[in-house]
Amino acid sequence: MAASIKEVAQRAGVSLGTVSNVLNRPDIVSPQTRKRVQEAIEELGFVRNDSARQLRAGRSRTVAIVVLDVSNPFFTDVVRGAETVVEGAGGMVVVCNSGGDASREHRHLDVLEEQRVQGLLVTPVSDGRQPRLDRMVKRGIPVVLVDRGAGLADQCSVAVDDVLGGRLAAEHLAERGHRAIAFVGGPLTLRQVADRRAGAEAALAERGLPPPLVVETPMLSVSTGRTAADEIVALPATRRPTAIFCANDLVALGALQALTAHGLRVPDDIALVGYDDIEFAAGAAVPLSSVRQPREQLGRTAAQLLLEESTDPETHEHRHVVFQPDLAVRQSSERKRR
Amino acid sequence: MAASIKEVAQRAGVSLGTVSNVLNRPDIVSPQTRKRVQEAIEELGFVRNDSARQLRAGRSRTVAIVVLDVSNPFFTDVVRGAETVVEGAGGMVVVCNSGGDASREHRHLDVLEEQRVQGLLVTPVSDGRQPRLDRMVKRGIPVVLVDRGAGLADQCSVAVDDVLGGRLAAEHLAERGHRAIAFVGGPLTLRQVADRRAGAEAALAERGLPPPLVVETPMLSVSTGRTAADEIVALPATRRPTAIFCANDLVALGALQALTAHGLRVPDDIALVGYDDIEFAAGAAVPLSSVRQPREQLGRTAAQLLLEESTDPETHEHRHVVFQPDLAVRQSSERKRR
DNA sequence: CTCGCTGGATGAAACGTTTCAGGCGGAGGA
DNA sequence: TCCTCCGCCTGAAACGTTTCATCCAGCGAG
Repeated sequence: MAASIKEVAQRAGVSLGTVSNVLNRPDIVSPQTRKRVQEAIEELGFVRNDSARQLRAGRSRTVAIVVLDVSNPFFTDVVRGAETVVEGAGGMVVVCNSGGDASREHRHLDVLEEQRVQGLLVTPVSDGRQPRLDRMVKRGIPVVLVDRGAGLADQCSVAVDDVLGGRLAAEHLAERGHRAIAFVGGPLTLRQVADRRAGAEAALAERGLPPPLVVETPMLSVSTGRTAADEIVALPATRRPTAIFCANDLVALGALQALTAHGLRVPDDIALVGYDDIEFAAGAAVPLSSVRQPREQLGRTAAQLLLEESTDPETHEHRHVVFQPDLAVRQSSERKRR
Repeated sequence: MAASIKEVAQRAGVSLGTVSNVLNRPDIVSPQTRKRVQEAIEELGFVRNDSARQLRAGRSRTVAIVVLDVSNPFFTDVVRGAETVVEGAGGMVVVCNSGGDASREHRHLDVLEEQRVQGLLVTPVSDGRQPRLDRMVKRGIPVVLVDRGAGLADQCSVAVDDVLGGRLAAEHLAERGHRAIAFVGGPLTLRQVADRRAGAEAALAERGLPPPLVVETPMLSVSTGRTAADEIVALPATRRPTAIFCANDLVALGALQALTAHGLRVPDDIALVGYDDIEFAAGAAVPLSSVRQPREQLGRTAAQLLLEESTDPETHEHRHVVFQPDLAVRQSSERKRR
């Protein structure tokens, strides 16, 4: 069924080693032999067996990326960026989805370790030191953390400065004249959420403005955003903020919907800023201002660091790359002329 | 570095075969031996080498799914469904993204074939017979087509009845009293688009209503939807439809945005129905009526067919499963009481 | 004419598993 | 007492590559 190198060799009337040479170093084989072998390969429909190759090589050419949520546009873009780089270098990316579940993540890592992947891009479910990952690092499998705890000495990481992102959003709203601002998102223990909030609070404090009203959500989704906005609408007019900064665009879209449903106009009654700048942000009924992250570049850089460490583990020095977000200003935060 | 079975055997003072037995058939090993071996495994941090295992077995436990677009919520849900089933059976899913590009698809298939994957779930870039896939089928690698050309004798397929979906949408709008209906989507050559349009036309014809005004878009995205709606708005009032059926929710969301921007109210001035029922449909500023497809189940069923064929190729009979869509009616098509 | 080289091909070892035919010692039956 | 069977373990073969030491024929230089 699946022809092997041996059969190809037989058919071409050469030795097994020669076929291997045609496959891997065609230049050291004489043209006529090469041609005969290639014909044999063609006729038999020979396809290299990657398991055998890897077994011999001790290592695969596959890079794995383990993401928290495949259906989050943020991660799909990171994946795309990583793919660009890895495929450019002749490798392949496999995408694994932990779905935020530690045990699924664990099982994925087990399998990937058995497969002796070339390296690992991962946004771990939980922050902090990961004995599981440490073990892989010790084994010599390069690991790059994506959008997670920087500063670890023995692995690279890439991230976006979420404190700055929060700051940008809050500064923008303050400049537009808003004084009562709400922050919506959660859980507040998530590093991303905490950082964005901290950035916003710092920016407001510097301007002598009161700290934001914080409405915590159990997760970052459209429906939790809707609920949170309902709460805000229910506040007495004196305490109601004139602007909302959401930790994520999904939350912001939910909020937008709830506000509209209550007859409030965005941005006239309440301004709105989201985070991530997903495709649907610009396409929302009221185009959403949003903090933009270089998602694809995050993936590209992570993959580059990985390949670098992988090809040259001796001289490689671990790095922690931090990108800067910027703000896409759209209608949802542009107060109409009065 | 990477301990092998041999070293484990040495340390535990048993033979190599015994270690293998502990790994694969622990019940036939005496408890005390088993314990000794397991301790050795622990101490050495031994991890099975999957390449060697596969090489021996001739086949991997990995199922690949090749999708047209990882960032389309439709496909991420299909992937999730497939994962459920495959992981339940102890396998693993790798996701490959062709991005609609035939050459990338080709390269992915090459690599997957070299890796001797257990099977393949694929939505090929182009419809019709695929010599590339035929070759894999001949090799004994089961292939299940997802949402593509059914009726092929030598492979299974799963799909959703798009003609019915189009029919549901059109019937719903007709029942709500709409007589002038537009169909927006494209390219019209895409099977899905063509089928949805055909279903809608049939339903209208049966009711003696005029065929829909067809506005073709170059692709299915938010921005093309916006452009198409602009065109419709520009029509003279006499020719302007009172309802739009969009081939896809992205298009519908774009249309919704453009209509709102022109001061038209949805659904009062123009009703809107989308397709796919992605998460953002229910969360849109005007919650979008949409034809719902059982996306996760599509993935689950595809994976089941694959595993079935894989475990029992002799008695397996190829099947073509077609699911029925249904309509989620929301505000965008509910004419307000008059 | 012989020696040393060189381009090109060969054959065997090694990678880490799984599997399978055997081997061995002890217990039970004749 | 001897034979058989059984439970447990062993050792070697096989999977399909890659790699490396070796070999061979031809050829130019001395």
